[in-house]
Amino acid sequence: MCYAQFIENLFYKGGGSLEKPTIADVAKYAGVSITTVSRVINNNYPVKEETRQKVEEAINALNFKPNYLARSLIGKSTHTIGVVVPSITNLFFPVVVKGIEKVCSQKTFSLFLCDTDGKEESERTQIQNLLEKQVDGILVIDPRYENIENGFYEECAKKIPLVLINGYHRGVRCNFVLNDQEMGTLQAMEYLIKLGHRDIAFLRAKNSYSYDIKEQVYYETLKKHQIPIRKENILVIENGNGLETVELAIQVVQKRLEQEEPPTAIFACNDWMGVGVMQAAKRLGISIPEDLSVIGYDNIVISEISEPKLTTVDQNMYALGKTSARLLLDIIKHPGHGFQKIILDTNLMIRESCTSPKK
Amino acid sequence: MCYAQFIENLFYKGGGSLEKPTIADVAKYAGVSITTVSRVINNNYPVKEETRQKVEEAINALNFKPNYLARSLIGKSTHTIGVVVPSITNLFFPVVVKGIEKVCSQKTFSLFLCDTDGKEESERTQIQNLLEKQVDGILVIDPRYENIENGFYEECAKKIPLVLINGYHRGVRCNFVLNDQEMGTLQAMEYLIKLGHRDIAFLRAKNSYSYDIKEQVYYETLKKHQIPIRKENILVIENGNGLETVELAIQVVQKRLEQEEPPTAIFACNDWMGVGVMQAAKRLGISIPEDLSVIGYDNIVISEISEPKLTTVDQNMYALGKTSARLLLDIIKHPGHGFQKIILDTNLMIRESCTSPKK
DNA sequence: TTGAAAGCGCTAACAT
DNA sequence: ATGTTAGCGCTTTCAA
Repeated sequence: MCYAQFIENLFYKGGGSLEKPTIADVAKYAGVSITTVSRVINNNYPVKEETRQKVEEAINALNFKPNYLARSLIGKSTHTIGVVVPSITNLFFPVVVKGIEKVCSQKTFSLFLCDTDGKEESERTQIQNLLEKQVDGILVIDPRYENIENGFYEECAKKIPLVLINGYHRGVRCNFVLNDQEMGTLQAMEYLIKLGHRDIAFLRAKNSYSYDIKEQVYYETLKKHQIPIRKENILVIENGNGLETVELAIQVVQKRLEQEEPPTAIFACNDWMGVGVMQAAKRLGISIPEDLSVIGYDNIVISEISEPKLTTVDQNMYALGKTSARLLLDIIKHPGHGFQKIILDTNLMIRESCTSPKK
Repeated sequence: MCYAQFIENLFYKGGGSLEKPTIADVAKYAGVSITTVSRVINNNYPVKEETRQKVEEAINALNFKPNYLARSLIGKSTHTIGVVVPSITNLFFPVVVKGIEKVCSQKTFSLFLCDTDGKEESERTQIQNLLEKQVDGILVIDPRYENIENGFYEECAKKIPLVLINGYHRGVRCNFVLNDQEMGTLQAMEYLIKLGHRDIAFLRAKNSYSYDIKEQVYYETLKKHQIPIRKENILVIENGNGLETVELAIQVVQKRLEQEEPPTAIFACNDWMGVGVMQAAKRLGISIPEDLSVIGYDNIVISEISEPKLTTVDQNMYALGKTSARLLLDIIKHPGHGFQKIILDTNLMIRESCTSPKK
């Protein structure tokens, strides 16, 4: 059949080739004009039934597929969006991307994937590339704070539909979709306090707006419950994302647990750190949750397979992706409605790593 | 602000415009012909230094960016490839994708990401889409066996540079990049045997070519060492990939371990299952590796954060991605060199979950 | 209901 | 060294 088709092609192209057939080939084969072929493809103008048949036959015979490039060039749209992530291997982002993909493929949009390795400059050049490739819109997951603050994204947003996911700076005129980190942290803290904990450590990494927010809420919640804040309960590690995080967390937590008056619970700013806490405890023969409660954040897959299973805050990454994609496609379709900031709920995932402290 | 932009548009149209500038605008601004502008952009023909300056000024002044669509339409290439994955959330694939991304971005190729949810038909339609979008080549990670066997990919390979990653069928004319699963399994089995194990269970899921291969090697290795095969040591679960796998593995392994003469070691066909084995052991108070050795396969991130750390077979996903991408780009650049089958080495990652059996 | 022709933004012969 | 012109494959007026 492919051979037959090959021959057919040879025959037709009068000299022949395996080249992709164009709309002109179809027109010739069907004995109609190019315009008519276009009409049956797009089904946007009346065409006599008989003609349509002929054209459709030709299309099948030649196995014609319209060239998107040419279509797009005329100006409507490329039906393509760009998705920029700091690192696709991050365990966190693939779920968001999947949500985006789901919505896009439903609406027959394609998706350019760009990985920046978390570099501020790479983020900018990737966006430039996307612009040149004429994408209809751009989604940025965890944009670098600097690029939001320095006006880069505000500038972008003027040129092209743009949605920033999980990054924010007050006053920047841009579309945002965010998780409610204040709420998530509050849920976690209130839960621990309700269990009876009054000595809760806070484990974070350096330099992240996200951890700053959480630390803020940590203080506020303690204050609200008139629980004194102890400086030695603020545990800080260098790097918050990746394998080394676990090891770093183990070190710092182990040290803290060996001091006098160790905390009865630890709030970890993400699940990697949460796992680190568990392993530190294990090494010291401290059992979780009996002797120490741990709560994580993010609900990435590792929290579900740890032993015991880690209680954590779910950010519903999948919904985050879907919501953002929907917003973007909506903006593409109906431009110029001003900017939106959508804040998504978080959910406390109560599993096995927390309980009331021993008296 | 959107209003402001609206106004700005109104104002500008007909004198200048906020519309993207085209090469013609640049030419007019610089007082040269379109061709000359094209020449300085592409830097492929001699242009007087003075003229070049003028043009570059114009380009900057107008903030001109060439339109890739138009460029591509002329026929060279879109500088874009398609990457098809069963599921980007799979923990396995993001690393491969990252490797691909790395190579592509280095060569200024963009990458369309397509997620098929592992569906045979979706795989085909996604590929159709990619073809219509005029990608220069396609990479498929873990292609469905059916689509390889039924000739679909062989057909594709005639139309476009195509590389299949981690899927194979003898006799199919196509490019393949594979991990050496026979070798990996062999390494794992020999390791266990060398440690002194003679009662090794094999844990797999149903319906996968990959598990079939491994089972085959399992038998052969035992036979080679004259170790009798025990039927009750073949453990099969329903689903091999995802969270539920851990639970399923726990069930079946727990059951086996409670029988008489339990194995002293278990070969798990992937790391999810490996984790399941560990947790089953934990529930039964069997300690790893003292009472039971476990070996996994894949070396996904969870194997590194389990307690104890899981010994496993590394498939070097990242290299897999990079190699495949390089091969594809190479084929795109120099077409028609026949097909290749590249087989990558595996590495035994000896960590903490295996030791010699107690006498 | 159909076709001719202009043009999307760019490149590449072919002149000059 | 630079400009003129003819397309790339398609959509879309405008005419018939």
